[in-house]
Amino acid sequence: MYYQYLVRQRTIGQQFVSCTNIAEELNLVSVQVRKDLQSAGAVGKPKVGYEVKQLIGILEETLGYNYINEAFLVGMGNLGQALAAYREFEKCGMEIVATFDNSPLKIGRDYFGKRVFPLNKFENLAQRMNIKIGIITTPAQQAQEVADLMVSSGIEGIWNFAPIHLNVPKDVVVQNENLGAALSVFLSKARK
Amino acid sequence: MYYQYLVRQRTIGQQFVSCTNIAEELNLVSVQVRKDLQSAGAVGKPKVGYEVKQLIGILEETLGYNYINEAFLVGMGNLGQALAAYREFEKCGMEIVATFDNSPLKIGRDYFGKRVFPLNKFENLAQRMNIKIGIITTPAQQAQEVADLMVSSGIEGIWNFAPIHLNVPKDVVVQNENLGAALSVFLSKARK
DNA sequence: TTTTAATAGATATTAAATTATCTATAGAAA
DNA sequence: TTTCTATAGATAATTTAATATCTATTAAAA
Repeated sequence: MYYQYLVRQRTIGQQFVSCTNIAEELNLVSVQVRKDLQSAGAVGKPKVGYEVKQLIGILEETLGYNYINEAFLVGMGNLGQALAAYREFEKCGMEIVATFDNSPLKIGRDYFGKRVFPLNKFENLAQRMNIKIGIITTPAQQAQEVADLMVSSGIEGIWNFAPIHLNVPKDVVVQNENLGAALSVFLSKARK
Repeated sequence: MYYQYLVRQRTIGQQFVSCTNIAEELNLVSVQVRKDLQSAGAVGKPKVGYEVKQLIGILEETLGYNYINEAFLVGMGNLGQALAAYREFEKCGMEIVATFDNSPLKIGRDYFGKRVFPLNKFENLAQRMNIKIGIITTPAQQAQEVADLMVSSGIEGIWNFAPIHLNVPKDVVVQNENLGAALSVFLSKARK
């Protein structure tokens, strides 16, 4: 959030921002902003604030935007295609370099410049290309199976969009992006 | 998460579950599970646990799955199309009943049974159909403008997928689903 | 029938996150 | 130059969330 805001400020030629500015724009309180920026190692000047360009650099470093991780995506349904097309990820330190699906209609095709391979090529390619990040956008049913394949292929981090909890060894990081759960949270707020 | 797990348990014919079961499956601790279920009003029996079907009912009630909210979606790019196609939402209390875009290539077409209207039809349709939920899947640039349109059309809750903070009146609920930010969080965990 | 074990529910403790307050500093105004 | 003000940085207080512990209850085993 901070990063996106700062980039917009840079675009409009702003040189400095204060915590107060940021807090007002993002509906936060200034101490919260200061603490968050502090934790990234940002240093500001009293009466002036933080230098926008410098702060952006610090956040890019902290968030790891300077180093691009290559990722494999499995499940080229609508969501998989949307993620494959989403260019924003490359600014955030990740590039989807290949995608996988079992549908003969999709295998061999290119979506947004990304080739679709059959799932049985996953392990070999992942190991040869030293891929450590996997994205799962399959239906819930296939997700655990795909996760197992990813683990045995040397994947160390799984970004899971399937609405199911994955069981993986504890040294593999899983982050669930559960759209149904997110919707539930949203609706329960919106209905109040 | 609990709901999805319980539905799977029901599918395989499980009648009761204990906090310990759930915690083990979802990598939580049992007290956490008990507290969460308690907050939804669940009541269990010592030595037995919670009755699966009853617990599902309680969660459906708490999460509002029994009442379907109609929603309008703006921005029929890849992500918009993916959300429009995602049937899971209907189980979670929301149905996308119309979509909007300004591209002449998309207007009038049907995507997954959902008609695409030009944006200038939004206000009229929203008011006539009494729509209270809006989903934004436009690029960041257009998002604030769309949010303003939604607010003036009577929308009370905005589910925002554009990577930008929206300014809206304080009685309008906004939930941001920021994929870039989510990716940043994931990568910083996965890289450790 | 009595004992044991698993479990929910209640309470207490701890840890984490947030918010408030205080202090120092830099720049602008008097 | 001196005073004032906005601000970062530091510390303290508060609130919230998570975890641990204790108690009561139920079903099964002895």
